[in-house]
Amino acid sequence: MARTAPPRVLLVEDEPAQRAVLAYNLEAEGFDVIQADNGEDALLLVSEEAPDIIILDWMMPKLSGIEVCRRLKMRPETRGIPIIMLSARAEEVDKIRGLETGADDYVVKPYSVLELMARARAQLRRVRPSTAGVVLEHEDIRLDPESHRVFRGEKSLKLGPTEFKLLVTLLERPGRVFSREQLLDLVWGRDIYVDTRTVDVHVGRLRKSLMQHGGSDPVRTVRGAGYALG
Amino acid sequence: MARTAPPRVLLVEDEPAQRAVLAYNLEAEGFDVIQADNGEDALLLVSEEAPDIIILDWMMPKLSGIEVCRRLKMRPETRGIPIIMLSARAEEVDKIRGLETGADDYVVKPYSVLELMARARAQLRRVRPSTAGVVLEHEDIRLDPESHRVFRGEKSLKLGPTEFKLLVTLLERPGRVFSREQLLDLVWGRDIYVDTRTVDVHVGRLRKSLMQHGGSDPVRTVRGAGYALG
DNA sequence: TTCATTTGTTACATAATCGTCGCAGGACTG
DNA sequence: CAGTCCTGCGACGATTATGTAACAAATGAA
Repeated sequence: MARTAPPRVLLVEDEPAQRAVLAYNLEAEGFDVIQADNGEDALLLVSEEAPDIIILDWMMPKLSGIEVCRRLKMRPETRGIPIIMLSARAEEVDKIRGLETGADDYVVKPYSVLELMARARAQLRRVRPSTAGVVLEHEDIRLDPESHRVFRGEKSLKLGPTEFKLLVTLLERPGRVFSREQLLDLVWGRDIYVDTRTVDVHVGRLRKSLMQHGGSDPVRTVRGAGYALG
Repeated sequence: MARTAPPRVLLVEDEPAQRAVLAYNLEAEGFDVIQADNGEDALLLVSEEAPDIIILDWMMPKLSGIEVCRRLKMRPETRGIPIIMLSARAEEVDKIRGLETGADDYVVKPYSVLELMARARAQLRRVRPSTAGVVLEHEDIRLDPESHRVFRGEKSLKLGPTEFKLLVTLLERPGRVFSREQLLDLVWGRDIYVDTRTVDVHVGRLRKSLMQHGGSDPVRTVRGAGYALG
């Protein structure tokens, strides 16, 4: 995957253990991680480090995440930076929303790290034309998220909605093996109950769609583990 | 979400109450906890249970933590396991340091449980990069956990699920000898009953797979003890 | 050497996993 | 409203992996 400079994320969380876990995972995903354990430092670091995205815990000593969020969204030079808020309970999300802090997304603890990653990437794609306009590519497969179009070589392909999301997910990390459970999380959403075998069916459909004009099977089955691209 | 095996921590602390608190918290964090209340048991359990990390109290009857630490760091097969020493007062840390016991980190009582967790995780990340992004390597064998791919030199290898997990385990600590029981624990899971001889068969299969394109046998048999890589 | 023990290897029955098909229900469209 | 598309599920067969037993080879001790 051709990359520009790695995206910089400012991670604001006062609980050291949680921060460490997240930082570790974010770094493993190729993010440049800047850390802060309170709101005041966070505000300083935003100007100093110019992060591309902010992950912000709600509950923090001194300045709460809500307050930090509000202030950042007021300043014109920082209001474009997407903010993902972490909150401890689902009801709190409504509260935060009600306060109109302007956060771009909310994740409820305990969250799946994969989900948080996916949302962070989604936000980045949204605001960062370098990533947003860029088509996802792998070998001869091209996918333009904007126009919702998929090509294999020169031929245009027709995919169903689920096939499309599935391909986007796989395309975001070519080579990486996703378990059926992970794919259910990322493509279907965590709270939906569907049988894991359903993933198989859709992978099969995606395969057929990708090969409708010929070509080899780009999806790799890893027995006992899951699926990957290439 | 598919997990790798949970990290195993050997907790050595003679004071029951403190040990209970720590064990509880470690388990809540997803560690697999093995407990000992004296240094002798600790030394035994290290070989039997193959922990990923050791948390060691300084003051203990019989063998002190310092002595245990020194002995573990002398044996080549255990010296890679990170040790965190607990000591009662700050001045003692200097003393321990002066003794050059080789502990990897020190935490002063009374410590914050959260801090101890964070340090434990930090140590694990340091020595056990298996979880993300990092490629496990030993001599000409390369294994990428993320893409589930294995190479010997330039050639790609095809392994079955069990062979793969077995290789991951061995690769996480090249040179270390694992007993058949340990391998059953780590590869098959703690509560599965299978004959220990099954390990032999799978080691044989792994050998064949690793040598399918030629090359020498990288798995060493230690008669009466188990298997190791290199 | 000879013997007992441990380990390597093969074969085979069983079990688990995977790909695919068809169907019924739902959503959406014209 | 009819028609089309999509979805999730159950079922079936084909493939692959697994565990065990049996036997061969090796190792080490006496």
